[in-house]
Amino acid sequence: MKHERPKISDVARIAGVSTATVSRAISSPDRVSVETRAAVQAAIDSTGYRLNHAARNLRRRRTGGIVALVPNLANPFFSQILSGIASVLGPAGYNLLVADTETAGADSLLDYAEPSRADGLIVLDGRLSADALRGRVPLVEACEWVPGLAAPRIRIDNLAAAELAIGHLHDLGHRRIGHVTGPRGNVLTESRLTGTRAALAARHLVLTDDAIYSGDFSIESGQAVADTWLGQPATSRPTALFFASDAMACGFIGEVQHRGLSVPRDVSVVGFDDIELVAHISPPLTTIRQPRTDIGRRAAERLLAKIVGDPVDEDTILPVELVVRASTCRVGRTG
Amino acid sequence: MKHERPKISDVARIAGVSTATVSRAISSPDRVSVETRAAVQAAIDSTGYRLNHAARNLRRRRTGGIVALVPNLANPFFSQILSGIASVLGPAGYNLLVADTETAGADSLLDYAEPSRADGLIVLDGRLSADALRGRVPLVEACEWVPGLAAPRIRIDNLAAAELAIGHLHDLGHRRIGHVTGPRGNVLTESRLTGTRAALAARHLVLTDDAIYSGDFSIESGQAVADTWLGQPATSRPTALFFASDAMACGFIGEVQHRGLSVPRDVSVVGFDDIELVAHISPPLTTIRQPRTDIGRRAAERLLAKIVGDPVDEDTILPVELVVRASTCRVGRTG
DNA sequence: ACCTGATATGTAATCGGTTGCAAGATGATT
DNA sequence: AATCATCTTGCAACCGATTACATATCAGGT
Repeated sequence: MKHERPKISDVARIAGVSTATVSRAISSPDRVSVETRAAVQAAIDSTGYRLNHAARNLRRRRTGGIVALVPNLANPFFSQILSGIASVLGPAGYNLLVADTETAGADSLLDYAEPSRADGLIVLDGRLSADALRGRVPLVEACEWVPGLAAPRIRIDNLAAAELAIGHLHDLGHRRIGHVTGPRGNVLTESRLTGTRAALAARHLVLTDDAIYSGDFSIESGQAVADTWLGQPATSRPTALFFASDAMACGFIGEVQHRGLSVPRDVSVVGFDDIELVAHISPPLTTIRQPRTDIGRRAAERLLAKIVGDPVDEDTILPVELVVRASTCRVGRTG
Repeated sequence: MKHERPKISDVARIAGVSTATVSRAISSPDRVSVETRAAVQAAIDSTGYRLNHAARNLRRRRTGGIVALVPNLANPFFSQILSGIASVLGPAGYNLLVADTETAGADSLLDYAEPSRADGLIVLDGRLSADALRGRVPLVEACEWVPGLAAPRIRIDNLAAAELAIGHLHDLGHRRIGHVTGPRGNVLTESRLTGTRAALAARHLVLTDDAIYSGDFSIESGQAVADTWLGQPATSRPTALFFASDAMACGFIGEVQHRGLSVPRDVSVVGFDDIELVAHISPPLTTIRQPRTDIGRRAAERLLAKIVGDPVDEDTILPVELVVRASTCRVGRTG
């Protein structure tokens, strides 16, 4: 028993054909006669041959890999999108490479956007530089996007989402409605803030500065917002808050409950994302549902289409949905 | 402006040296004179040359990639481990490839455990077949493990964890203590169940069948357990439950609260994992903390060491910690 | 002046497949 | 019987780097 990996020439010798034929038997079986195909297959089985991807990729001038650039791998929001991406890429014969833009340096990101490393790129982080990405490999953006980069985008309608949330709160009689933002500069933060403002304006309400709370999507920042909100006079502070992420809404709810107030009696809360857990906390969170797996799936499909050169829509906006649970109620209702 | 990617020979020609020298200037700069190095660098800059990884990998007989086999990418528990893995692999010059063992077929998993695809493997799923993985590429296991596979493992002490949880509940006066398991057959399920049994036995208690609830780590299964538990007579059912995952504990708590009972007044709950959110729900969950990022980091370091041939410990057990929050209290306490 | 060892560079084989081109075989068409 | 299209297969160049080996240069020692 020898320990060398069998190569295509070993298979060829044993099957009594040329390496070209073995290669064809593997990658385009119909170009080879049935008998030869069987002989090659037998030789492959008997040698335990497995082809060398580096060699194939070199010759084919492709890599078989797609890179996903994720802002923060530890965030469950992204893991579900990755799951959608993986479910498409795997069956299509591509590997999914993930890179965390937090831990990777700027230059190593350049390395990823490189034809010899990956055949395509899925960008999930809007903070990256458009110049660094432009004109390198086929790419699509999902969820977030880089302003000024012309690439197909898979995203949700953040303005419509804000309209749903604010409409819901307004319908419940709330008139003092606040908004808790994500980190400044983030494209999602801006569009959700803009949407909130517009939805309020459509109802002849204004979003005053003291009703805008700045967070960063994290649980802790939601907790901090609770502190700010609790410090405002009960007679003038918002009776309802629309959060730009579920995580912040959770942090907020946890903290106000800890301080002895009740949600939704004392304040109504609408989140954003519908991450899995929030349906099961007390009170179950009213929130905007994003089709996360679907976003990932679509992004991957779009990218594959772009790689083979099919024409692709430049922008896809997936629908969001308001999921009404128990963290919102009519204003002033007792109990 | 030509559109062909410059190759190493282009750089060599412009720098007035041979390709061998360019190659050396790139990968072992100290073997090249200062002047030549500068000339090569200038040529690289002027051409915008980037090396072709497929070619390098082919020649070096390596791939520069490490595959992580994850049971379920959408699960936040794993995303944090991946984050730890990525933080080590990136700086070490390796790509992280992730494969979801749910979506990938069994044969495509074989493809991943392949020297031409990856230089190493991190297995996070204990359900895989030992035979399929044995003797292919260097691998380590993290969290879960495949029985019968001789590979370095990074894991936590599940028995000690159960001892901590049960000890805590016992100290609070609980005597009827139940356990909610993960899916049958999972190695973590078994060791946590065994640990629970042992910890109870050490306190002269037995774990009866009706105090063992079978779940599958998911939120929904925790919800289902609530149903079962609520159906048992209040005088004989457990007054405290130790869950094999936080997700199940959350599902359980949500459901019993929904049915009008209170945690911890009516039942004390201990979770497992300490996922980020559970510190912020009501009541904040008492749970076993697993050092997730650290597990990922260690697994990656161990694998890299194994790849370069350093001797590695076969087994690493990381400490767990009981985090006492508000979901547990003395038995029978009112309020 | 000659030898030795270190340093710097070039030559060419090599990694393991893929594929354009050509040739031989087979069957159908006129 | 000659011609042509189709199907199968082999030959050999090629993908773009790395590296063993050979060669050239130069400093220092005797």
